[in-house]
Amino acid sequence: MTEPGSGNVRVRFAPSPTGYLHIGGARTVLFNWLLARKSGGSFVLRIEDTDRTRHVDDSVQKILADLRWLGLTWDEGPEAGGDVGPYFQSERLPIYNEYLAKLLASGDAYYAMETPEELQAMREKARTEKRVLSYDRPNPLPTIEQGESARKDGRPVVVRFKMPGEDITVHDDILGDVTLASGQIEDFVIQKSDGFPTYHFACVVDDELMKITHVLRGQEHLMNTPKHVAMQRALGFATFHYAHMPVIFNMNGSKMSKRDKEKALKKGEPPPEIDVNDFRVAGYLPEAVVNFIALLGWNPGDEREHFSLDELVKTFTMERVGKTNAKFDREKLLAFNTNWAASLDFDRLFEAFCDYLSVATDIPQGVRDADEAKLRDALKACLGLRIFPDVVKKVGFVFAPDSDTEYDPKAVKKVLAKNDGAGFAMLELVSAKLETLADWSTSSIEQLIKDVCEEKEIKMGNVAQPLRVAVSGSTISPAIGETLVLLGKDSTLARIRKCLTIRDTQ
RNA sequence: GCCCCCAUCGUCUAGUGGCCUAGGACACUGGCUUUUCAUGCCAGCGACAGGAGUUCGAGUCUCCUUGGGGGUGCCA
Repeated sequence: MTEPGSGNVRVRFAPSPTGYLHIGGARTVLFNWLLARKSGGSFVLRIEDTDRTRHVDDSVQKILADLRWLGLTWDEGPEAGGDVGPYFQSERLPIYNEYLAKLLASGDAYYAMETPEELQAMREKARTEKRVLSYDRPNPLPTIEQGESARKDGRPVVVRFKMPGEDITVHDDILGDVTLASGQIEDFVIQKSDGFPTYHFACVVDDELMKITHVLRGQEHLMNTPKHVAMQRALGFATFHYAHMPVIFNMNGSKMSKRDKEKALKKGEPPPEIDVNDFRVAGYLPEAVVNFIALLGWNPGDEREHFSLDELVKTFTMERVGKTNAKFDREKLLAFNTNWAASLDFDRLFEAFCDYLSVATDIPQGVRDADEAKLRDALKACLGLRIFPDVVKKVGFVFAPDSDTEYDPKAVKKVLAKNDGAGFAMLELVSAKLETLADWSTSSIEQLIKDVCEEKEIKMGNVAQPLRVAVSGSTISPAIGETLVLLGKDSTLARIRKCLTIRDTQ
């Protein structure tokens, strides 16, 4: 495959607007994007909206948002413009018709008038007869006049490409040469009865007109390539570089599909993340997602695993893209996320956290409304986090009204009520001292606790844990000094008082 | 069914005929650190799908078998 220095590399990602960007699609974009950035070429985004029945409103905006979240910018396409637009296939119908007329005129394509029912019957017949091709090319072929008049009469008319009767060998930059014997591909539809081109046709015309030099796509397209090459030859187009990447599966070997979410929901399980947006909403860092999917099918050849987008641009080469299908290991992604959360500079981490708060659906109002400075401190207190929901779990109580504190019975029993209420007694003792503490800072609070420990000859946990349960209701919170500072003196004392009132109910 | 692609630890992978006693990462197990939850640190477990060749020598090359995946749409 062409590498840096060769110049003029143009790649494209061509999603159809049927929903959010799938995580597998994200990897396809990433590799295309890397190829473009690496070679100083251009990355083109083209919207393949030729199927009006599957079109989902808003999905273009969603896909653009997903790409932006990942940091994968496009040079040409929606909102960016470019010299070879329009970049929506639905706006290119006259262009397709022009090339369609050429194919019709040269006899490389012909009108066909079978109904869907007839085609279905042909397929079944071919199956019972164990024939490879189900579509029988009509003999003689309908003339252009017949096709056009049938269309005028309102009958369903499509245009089919006449597959040449010769073997087609495609060079794939990942897989090597792939040869498909003649007679393995039937005459396929290139224009639907609604006048829209099919994917195969639009894609071939657009890639040529948009001067694409490298097509890097999923392996599910491998068998389409000979069709595309046949059309390129008929149209006098050049054939460029093709590369087909391995597919990404679930850990159990099934396809990662939107259906997985519905299935899990039905079983009462949390839905797995499938689309890029799912990972965003679930509180993953885009850095971690990018890093992880980059390593699904590519590796640097040494033992490095931690890569930012910039580092990937420097390191990525097509030679190191593998051929084997990969399973999506969510545990490993979580580990990557943990690493990234630890290595990102704090401003960036906070920015990502705010993004999470703005898109996640189950953020408590108190956290949503929290002021920035306090939120920053709260996040800082949670370093070591694996994923953003951990933060809300750990410090969410700080942002709730004092009166909302709910005490986990288990925590109360274990930490406060046990040993004749030793924890409650400790609370009384410590709250009195805290009340007189002038400097409400992490260091002085911790010093105060240490002093108590020394005085009473007890361990930190004997003091910190009762305090933790008293102010949070549970045994989970940041370090106790940071927790109390986040809360402030008034809330701390109020919550301890409230906690002491439950002693009598024990 | 037919066509095409693929094949190293549970998972992602390194390995391009001798550097392989098969390396790393995640997970797992055990230990350490620790005021909770996390984090962090150390150690251990763990793979060349099977069979024929080629070669002085094969995880690496060839063939077969098996297994997995993709395609076989007026979806992309």
